[in-house]
Amino acid sequence: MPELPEVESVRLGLLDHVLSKEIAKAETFSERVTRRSARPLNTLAGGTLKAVARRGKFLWFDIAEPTGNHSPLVAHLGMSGQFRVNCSGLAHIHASLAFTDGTRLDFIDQRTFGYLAPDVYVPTLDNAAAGVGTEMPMIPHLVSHIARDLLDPHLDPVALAVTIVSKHTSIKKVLLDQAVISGIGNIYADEALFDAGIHPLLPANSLKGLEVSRLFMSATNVLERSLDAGGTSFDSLYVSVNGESGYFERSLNAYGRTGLPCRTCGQPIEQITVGGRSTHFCPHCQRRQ
DNA sequence: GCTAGACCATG
DNA sequence: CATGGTCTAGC
Repeated sequence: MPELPEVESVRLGLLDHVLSKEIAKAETFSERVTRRSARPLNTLAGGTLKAVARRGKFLWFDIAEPTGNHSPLVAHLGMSGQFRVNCSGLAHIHASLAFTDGTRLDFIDQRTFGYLAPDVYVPTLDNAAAGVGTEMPMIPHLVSHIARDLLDPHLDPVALAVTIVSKHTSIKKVLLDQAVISGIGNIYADEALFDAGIHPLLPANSLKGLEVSRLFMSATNVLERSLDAGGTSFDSLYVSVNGESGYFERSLNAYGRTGLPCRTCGQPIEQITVGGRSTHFCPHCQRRQ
């Protein structure tokens, strides 16, 4: 379940393996992997990979075509997507980019929620760089509806706070809304709310300014801590993150700890459903109201 | 504008 | 049969 920290680890790993390489051949082995794309992957042949950028959980490769035009190749890992270099014989390889230097980048995805999509650039709304890893104020069309994430230097925290407080739904749902704030998935949403001491069912529009800034701080810390951990456990042989393994090494305080004692107060962690998602919280440290 | 369903493979 | 991220369709 790659969320922002995992996707950023993948981006950093990809830099070593694909930067300034030229695509000799791009092929797909299942139609589904390019379902979000208007054109087939093999149209990328001849392009050179100039950058690997990220916003939230979305990645894109900036590709310079032989004509000099730049266009993005968008990649979303879904729940189980991985990139690997020169992997052969593994199951669930849905696509691969072969480079002129003889190396190959393979896209593997067991649950097939992920995808690759050659796309077009559109200008960013604020004319600032589109995300981490790029200076271009241009964003792939498929990513243009995704909000900036908490680790984006061009995030406007005041505007974000205003948006959050305008929502008439639970704060947990708002945290998961990628059009409001990106990069946070079910696991880090629970962790951020626990850290901030905020009940997941609290209406977003009932939060005080102080609570919103505390939540920003908590969520940012949770993402950064995880990014540090992911960076160290990252295996550079594979440009990938094993979707599940990383979480076992991380110290989770709420997610998946149903019935276990809260690490702060000892009360059992409760599990409820919010917006169809399993939600874990401490009934004492995260009081309603 | 917000919610519920669809899409998948695995345990 | 629940899970999880995102898009789509519905109210």
